[in-house]
Amino acid sequence: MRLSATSEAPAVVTRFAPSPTGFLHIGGARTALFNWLFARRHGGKFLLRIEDTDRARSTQEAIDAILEGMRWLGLDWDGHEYYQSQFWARHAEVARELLERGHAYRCYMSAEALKAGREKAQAERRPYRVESPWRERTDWPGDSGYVVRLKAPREGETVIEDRVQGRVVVKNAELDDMVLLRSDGTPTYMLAVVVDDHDMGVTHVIRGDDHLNNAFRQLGIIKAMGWPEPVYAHVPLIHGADGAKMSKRHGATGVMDYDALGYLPEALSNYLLRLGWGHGDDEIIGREEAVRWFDLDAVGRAPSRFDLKKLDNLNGHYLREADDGRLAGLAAPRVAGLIGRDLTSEEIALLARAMPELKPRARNLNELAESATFLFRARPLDMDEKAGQLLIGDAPRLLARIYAVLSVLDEWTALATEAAVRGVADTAGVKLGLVAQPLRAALTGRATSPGIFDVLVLLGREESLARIADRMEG
RNA sequence: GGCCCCAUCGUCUAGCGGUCCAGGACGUCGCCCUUUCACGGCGAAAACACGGGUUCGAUUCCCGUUGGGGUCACCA
Repeated sequence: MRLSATSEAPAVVTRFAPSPTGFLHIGGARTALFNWLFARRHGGKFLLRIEDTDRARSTQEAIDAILEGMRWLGLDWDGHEYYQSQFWARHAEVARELLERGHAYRCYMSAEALKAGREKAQAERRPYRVESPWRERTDWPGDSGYVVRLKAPREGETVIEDRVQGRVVVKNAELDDMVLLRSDGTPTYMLAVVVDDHDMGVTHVIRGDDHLNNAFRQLGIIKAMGWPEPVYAHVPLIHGADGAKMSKRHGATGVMDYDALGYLPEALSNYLLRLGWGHGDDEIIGREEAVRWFDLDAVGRAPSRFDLKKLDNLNGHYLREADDGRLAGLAAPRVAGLIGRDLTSEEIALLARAMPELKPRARNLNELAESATFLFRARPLDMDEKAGQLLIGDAPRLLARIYAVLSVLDEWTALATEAAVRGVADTAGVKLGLVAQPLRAALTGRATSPGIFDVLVLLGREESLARIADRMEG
């Protein structure tokens, strides 16, 4: 019982508690983000706890993947990460205390008996609740072959004032005596979360909606132990386009999948934040503003569907806003993968110089990389189909005339090359497009590219003229 | 099926009894800009699930229906 305001404990302690059975899921990333924002907003602490209670399914690779995802999103946690498995002794101790105080009991029911009861209930189409004959007994037949169950109250009701879901009430008769300690003595998740959250001083439990039902059971342990109840906030899950809980069949579900797809962490972060939360008409919300504005009360109660198109749009925005050098660094390995060799530092510098022309045209880093390959491909350039079409007919002749005027230019600038090329179009009596398109094909091997005069400058005089010569008449 | 949650344009949302014949964003469709593709600018179509109440007045409050979702382990 803490009555003084001079306590050293922060007023807000949140945590993210993933189980390491896979990568960082997009939904998990959002709850992590909300926890992080809430803690930062209130000057509190954000803790990370790996729920590796299920040792068979927990792997180091998964732990690393989750940490990687957190770092990628810029969600730093306070202190070291906690591992639930390290606290088994403490969990067992709490179970023992509950046992001693009569809030829990040893249940010797066999797995078969449990199963039979469940099946019987199923057949009779009535709800199943464990009715252990051991609930009120203390004549324990032995020191093995039992589980420890919470002796949950049967009367009355349990109320949660959820910061997102509002007041939720469940009749205690609906809750059953959950297992606290398995027959091998290991703690169950239900026990472990509650004990760890308490021991870590967690004040606000912000997590997925799918845990709302668990909260009532967990409250049973908290009350039995006489611990302070945390503030709960159960945020709705993220759904796929079909309205069902987001899963593999909806496409990419891992945070790092989005990295691979060419999304920027700040774009994904902004998108996730706006999914189920809003601040007026604001759409583009950076970290700083997010910390300033985030509020649990504004989190919606309805699940929201993941919309890749909107993410694309946001990503395009952040791409355009991003530093050219940073983008060149991010795009370089992707370009290398496309052209089959690494880029030199000079080429990476060229990539950075091309960025102002490249980035407004891309929605993600992969598109960006693809659009940059023309800068680095060896002559003679391979043409894609549309580019090939642009080089038939009058094109070789026009290219020869372009070559003629460009090769004598004093100054190799966008302005100068434009004047020269326009001159060719005028003399030939054709629209600029008729000249520019074959030129584009010759220079880039594609029918689309950045502005053709910028391309000329980026490529430089020598390379440009050589590429034109490759395709012109004569 | 029991229990719990939810319900505004296709999608994300604003709205917290009258300012709403409902605002923004994405997407879609036009137009403009233009050497291509983008970017950018302008504009259009597009929603309060339904039925009862409460109220002078409901998108906003209550109940029900329908529809969606979550959850029911010695998994987490």
